[in-house]
Amino acid sequence: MPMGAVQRGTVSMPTSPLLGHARVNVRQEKDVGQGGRGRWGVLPQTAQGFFPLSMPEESQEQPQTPQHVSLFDVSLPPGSSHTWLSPASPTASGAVRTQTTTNTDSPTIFSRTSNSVQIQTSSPVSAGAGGEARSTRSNPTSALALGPAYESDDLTSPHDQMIFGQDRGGEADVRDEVEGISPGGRKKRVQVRIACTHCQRACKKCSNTRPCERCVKYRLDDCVDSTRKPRKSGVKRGPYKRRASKYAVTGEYSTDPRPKQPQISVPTLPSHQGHPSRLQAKISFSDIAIGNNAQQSLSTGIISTSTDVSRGLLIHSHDDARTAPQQDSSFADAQRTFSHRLANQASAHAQHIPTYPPDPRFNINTDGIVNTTANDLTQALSAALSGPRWIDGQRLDLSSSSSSALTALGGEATRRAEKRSRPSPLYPKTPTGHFPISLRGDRGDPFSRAVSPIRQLSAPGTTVDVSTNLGWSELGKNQVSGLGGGNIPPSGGSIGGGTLNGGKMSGHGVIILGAPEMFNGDSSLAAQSTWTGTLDQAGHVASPESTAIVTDSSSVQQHHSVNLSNTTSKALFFRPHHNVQNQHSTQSFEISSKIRRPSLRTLISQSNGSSRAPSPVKSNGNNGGIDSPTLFDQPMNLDEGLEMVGTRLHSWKGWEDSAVAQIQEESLETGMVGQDDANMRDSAHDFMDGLGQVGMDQVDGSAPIGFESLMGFSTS
DNA sequence: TACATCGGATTTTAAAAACG
DNA sequence: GTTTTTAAAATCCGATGTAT
Ligand SMILES: [Zn+2]
Ligand SMILES: [Zn+2]
Repeated sequence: MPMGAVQRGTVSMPTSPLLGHARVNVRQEKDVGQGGRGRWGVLPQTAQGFFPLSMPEESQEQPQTPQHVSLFDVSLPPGSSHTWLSPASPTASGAVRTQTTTNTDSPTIFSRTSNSVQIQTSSPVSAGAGGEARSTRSNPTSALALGPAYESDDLTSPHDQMIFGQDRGGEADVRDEVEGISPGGRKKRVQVRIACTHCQRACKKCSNTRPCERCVKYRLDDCVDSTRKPRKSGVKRGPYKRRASKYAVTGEYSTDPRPKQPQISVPTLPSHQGHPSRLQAKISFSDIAIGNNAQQSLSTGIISTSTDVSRGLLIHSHDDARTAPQQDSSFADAQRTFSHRLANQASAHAQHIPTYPPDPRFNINTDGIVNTTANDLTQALSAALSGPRWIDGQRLDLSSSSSSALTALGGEATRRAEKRSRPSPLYPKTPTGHFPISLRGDRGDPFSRAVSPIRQLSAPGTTVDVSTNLGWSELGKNQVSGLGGGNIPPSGGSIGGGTLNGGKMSGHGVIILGAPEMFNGDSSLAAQSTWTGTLDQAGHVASPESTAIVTDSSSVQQHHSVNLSNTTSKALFFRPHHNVQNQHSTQSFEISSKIRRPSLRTLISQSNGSSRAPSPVKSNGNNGGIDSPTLFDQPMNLDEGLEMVGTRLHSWKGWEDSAVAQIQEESLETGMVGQDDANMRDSAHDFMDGLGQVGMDQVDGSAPIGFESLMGFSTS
């Protein structure tokens, strides 16, 4: 919407093949009744549809260069002449006359005299004194009857013309080459780069002059350029149609001795832009026996050839870049004809057509190892959640419910849509059905198992406020066993019987504790309510060898903080309002008493990239470092109930059968489509909530810790 | 008939993706 | 860094309403 203008009409055109196709169908009906503003292929049905009543100056001074130059482009031999029949002017009662000269009573005409097209304009039919040139309302029916006229057998309808062009080896629609003239015989609409504010508001044609023509005409002041709203950025789009690469897969040489019919990747009928005659075909030859003449004709015709690309044959045709996968029966017929002829000219060999949509891309190093970063995964997931979906090679637009888009068409459109769902060699079926494993972090999600909920709470050197973050710490000299072992003050005995009510011990220097309740009711601990360690005036640990245990927060609150820098001990665990055993440490960890798996989605979520504790890293044990508290180095035993996942993947029925509607329904059901990310929660978020740390600042007052650092991703 | 308004077709433009 | 693909944003056609 132009800034400052009222929104109305189309906001954006869907480029989904499905939707595009649907809309064409719908409009075709409408156009019959209302007169033609259809796309190419739908013939303009009013005189104006073909012949603009006035020729805007821009069209003369800055002709539009066609964006896509067709291989079909062929110059018309000098001497040949083309004349289009002009529709009668609306006042001429439907009489049809051949226009070859300027006629003041006629609208614009196009005539071809040599290999160029001359565009002649004449005075608008009803351009009375003043007023913008606009149509007299014409009778749609008679307008339809007029339609586009082509001279004798030179051209038939645009549609046939396309087929013709192929059959004739590339003699394409010459008009297509003429700048600004569309295949339907209609002049390409020319727009100014930016309209003035007046014209913009009025939705009327502006000019490049200032004041613009319209403002001059209506004596409007302050004719100034409007401003364009900056396009929003950061919107992920998902994979693009893979473009033809020089190194594109040109088919490994087939070892299959059986002769194969060459397969043409089916060019498609343009849905809304472009033109059939822009169909292009590229063929690579090498060991294909083909006569010089044939090659010659091919290379000068519709097909560009080369002989150096590959063994085997690649027939890779594609239409205008903007067209989308669609099929039309008559067009498909033409394609079959086309491919058949090619088949007769060149014995076919192996060919390979890259699949579409493209496969995910990965960074693959020289060892063939796939490097997938968290960012890669994030992007992939983002695209999967918000980007377009591909169903059997059809790109579905999520912004408008694809399933309803299908059903809303009704009748003919639906039938066509169903027809299109036929499998094609280019567009493999999309497997459907319930995916046999969960990716949501719950039971059955194998991915989430790689990460421990234990996290490093803060980076070395940070100062932790003990007064509000009490907890346990432990000197890690010995393998902790039951929190006894002489390491635990005050008595060196066990605490809570050594098992800490579900707390766990592991590795040197790491203390993992369970719920705070573990000390409740433990008389021996409760008695130790005084701090026996030494803190300096600032609350820092002054006596590294001291140990202390406190069983309630009040006894510790007088000590403000523990400086974790420049110490050599192994670990510190603390948790708000829990008991603390203070220990100088360079590392600190915390763990939930309840271990839950984060979902894959959480694992790959984007971090804010700052103020994160570094990811835990497993040391080699020789440098005095501390082993990662993650479970990466632990055996990945499948949970009970997960053992069969692998088997289920292989035997998944969905690989075989397919039902587009089903997968659509399922994706809607599971909320994996179109759901606001911010509202998606999973077990990992709950887990963090349980810790009381989610969304909160770190205990040292720095920015919140991202899930990524918690989960072991370090993107720095 | 002039012109305001509207729906939406068509074009332009630039961000994202692909490529080299 | 360059090219191509996409889709947001803009232009403005042509139908329609309405005041004159
Ligand atoms: Zn203007
Ligand atoms: Zn102006």
